[in-house]
Amino acid sequence: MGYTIAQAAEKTGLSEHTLRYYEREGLLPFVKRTPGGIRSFQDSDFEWLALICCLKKTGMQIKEIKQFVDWCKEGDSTLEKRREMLVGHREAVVRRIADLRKCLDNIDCKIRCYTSACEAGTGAPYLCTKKG
Amino acid sequence: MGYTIAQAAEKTGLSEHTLRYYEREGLLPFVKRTPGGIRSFQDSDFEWLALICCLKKTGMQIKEIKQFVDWCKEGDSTLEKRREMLVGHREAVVRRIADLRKCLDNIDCKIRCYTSACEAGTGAPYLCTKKG
DNA sequence: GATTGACTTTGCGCGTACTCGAAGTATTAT
DNA sequence: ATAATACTTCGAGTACGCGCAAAGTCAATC
Repeated sequence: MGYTIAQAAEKTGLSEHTLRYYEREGLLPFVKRTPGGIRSFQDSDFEWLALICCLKKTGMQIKEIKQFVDWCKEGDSTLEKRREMLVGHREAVVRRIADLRKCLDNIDCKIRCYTSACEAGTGAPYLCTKKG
Repeated sequence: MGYTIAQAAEKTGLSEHTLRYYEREGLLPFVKRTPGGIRSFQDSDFEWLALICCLKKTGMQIKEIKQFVDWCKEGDSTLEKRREMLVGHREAVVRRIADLRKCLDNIDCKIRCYTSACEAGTGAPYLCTKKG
């Protein structure tokens, strides 16, 4: 027995629409069907979905994920390529996190400015964009 | 003298398209024009742009940023609201960074699997989605 | 004063990645 | 058997832009 699309949506947090969309785009070539044509997600499929979600959430495009999936289907000859793609993506995620951290510092500084301004009851919006 | 849109694009790293789009959406109500109708960005404008970029890069939607800008135009009576918005957004950014970190751990684990698989010359794609 | 050429303006359309809804049919559980 | 769920297909909408074209602006030559 497998999971229906509704159960898979529940389990992954994705919508049924999105799951069908991902399948249509070639990201889920492994999902089995019942003789009647109904999708039957297996336990092992959720590991794949977890990776796909992980790549997606960290900003990888559908096209790139599809490339990765296509390479997987090709077999061991593409192991190196796949590894390189993951390493490259890892760097991108690290840069993104660093960027977010920097932005967070700016936001924190702005919040301090607003805290002072709120106490004073007035404050120039141009104030304090960089230094705390 | 101010900066043309091309110079502003250069200085901010945004495209001219994006700058015009932001203005159209009400994010840049302060940008002056020459008598001929050409945009003239002032030095002070770039501080605003820096904040807008910061909010945008951390995932705030155009609509929300517009709300913030509209509140700024209303004056000191909206100081509290603006501060609350920034604080709320700050939490969201913190959550996002934590989420990215978790994804990064998964990717790192996957890379380790691929490194082993590459050495062995073979590897199951289902392998190791969570534990290292 | 007119022309040249670089730059800007507006506006429409395209693209990605969903997201939603409805129609009309098939499948499945009770 | 009937109700609930799933299927595909279609179309439309949203967010955040990019690309291009036609027209307008501006400063400097000729």
